[in-house]
Amino acid sequence: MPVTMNGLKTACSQCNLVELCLPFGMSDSELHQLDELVGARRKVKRQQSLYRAGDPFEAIYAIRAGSFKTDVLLEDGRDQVTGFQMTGEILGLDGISTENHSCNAIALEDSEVCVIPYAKLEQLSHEVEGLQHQFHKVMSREIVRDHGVMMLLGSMRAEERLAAFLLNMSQRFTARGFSAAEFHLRMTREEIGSYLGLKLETVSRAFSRFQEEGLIAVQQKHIRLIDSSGLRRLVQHQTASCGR
Amino acid sequence: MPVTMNGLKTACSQCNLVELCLPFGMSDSELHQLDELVGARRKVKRQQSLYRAGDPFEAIYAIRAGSFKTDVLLEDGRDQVTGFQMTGEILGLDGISTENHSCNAIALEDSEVCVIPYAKLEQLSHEVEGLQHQFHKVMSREIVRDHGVMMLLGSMRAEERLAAFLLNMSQRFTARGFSAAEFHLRMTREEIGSYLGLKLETVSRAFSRFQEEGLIAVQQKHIRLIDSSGLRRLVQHQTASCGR
DNA sequence: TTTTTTGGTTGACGTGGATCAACGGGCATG
DNA sequence: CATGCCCGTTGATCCACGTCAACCAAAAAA
Repeated sequence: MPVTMNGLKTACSQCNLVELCLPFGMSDSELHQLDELVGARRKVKRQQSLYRAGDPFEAIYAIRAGSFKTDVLLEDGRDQVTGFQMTGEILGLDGISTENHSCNAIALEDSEVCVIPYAKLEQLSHEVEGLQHQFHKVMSREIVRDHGVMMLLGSMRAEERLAAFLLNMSQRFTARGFSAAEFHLRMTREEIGSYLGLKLETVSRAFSRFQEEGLIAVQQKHIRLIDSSGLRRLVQHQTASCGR
Repeated sequence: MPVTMNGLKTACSQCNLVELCLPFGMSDSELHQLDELVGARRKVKRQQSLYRAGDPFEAIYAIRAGSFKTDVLLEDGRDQVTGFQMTGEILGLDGISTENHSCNAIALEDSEVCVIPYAKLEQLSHEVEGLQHQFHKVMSREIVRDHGVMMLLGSMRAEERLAAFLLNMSQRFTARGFSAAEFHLRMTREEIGSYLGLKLETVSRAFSRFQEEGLIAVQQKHIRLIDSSGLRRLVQHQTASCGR
């Protein structure tokens, strides 16, 4: 597993991702107390894993650059993408419960993460007022997000799922200072399908259909949202009837 | 909202649910430090809600008796059950992220919960070594569970989902000292269906099919597992082919 | 450059589960 | 006791999405 470690210390107080990351909302003085938090940085190349299911849990990770997917797999080979993560988001929370990771985290592009040793996080939580609460918020947000995905998988139709996915991506790109209307997806149709509980052909067809209807412009992984309120309408209502 | 509050203090150290609940794995001395944790007990009658989406978040809840479901709903009326909770399990974690609850928690039978004011939990986490870690584990376990549900909803077929559901219920009843093979479901077919992303008719048919095949005996909400390894096989493999 | 591989699109067809509908048993209520 | 409602079961039909297959463009490798 050829991964690169480098000893460069990264101070949260110097990082431009604070507003998206674990230290969000903490005071300046608290922020400086976090300079001990990050153990090291680690680069992960495209397609490589940051951790795999079964690996002993030692740290959580904050994405400094790049993006990841997480997936779980059954013995029979079926797998399911459980999430896509972007800069500032936290990976590895699944490992706390059993002291072993329960999913794989794989880089969708050459990426870099901050390694936050869990022991250090627990320790600093006692010292830095606000860190504990902030960490709880991050975990809670993940739970709420998961409920949203369950809603999507359990009660939405294919096109509604894809529309919801695109709007979610758009919103997260916006939060990172990128265009809300135009972005580049780092994952394949198959990965999107796995996340949305659909086959890649269905995802492809839905993309084509959105394009025909003038909702978006698709060019491979490059997406332009033309009528995002149309997409929003599609998620919430799907015209009439048909509410399965 | 006719709910009953009573001021009866409940000490975790006196509770026979410790092994299932938040204080699991904590030392005796730590346990006694938790006697401040539970603010009050609260009774919730069948069909009543413990909290609703949008309610301000103030506390998490440990189920002392009875059982609950949580669900989220879209504006258009569609709803999705996101989980069923039994004694010792923790409710309300979704509220931390935004300071408001994001789902409804509804009692499936007359129930009682321990109210754990979140502020007190945070405060005690600083004083009681181990509480913080235990709480993190509870949240992490919820995340892992959610991933399992996503797997179920995203890549399993109707009968596999129901088999997985039954095995999960069995395992949780076992952990509570009840029979692994015979139990009473507190939720309707429709609620099971909502949780599993299926219509109630499909759930009913799957039950009938399992009965025909001699895997289980069904009598309304009363279930007896006859061939649980058969169910397990069904979850993991579904004979051959057909891996959608 | 050509070749190969990988990812995406599109069409034809099949099917699992949704939908619609009828019916029946349990359980609560008067 | 009868009445009514909720819940579960079962059948017939439909359709959204999966499956299978051919093809093409882009990217990677040679």
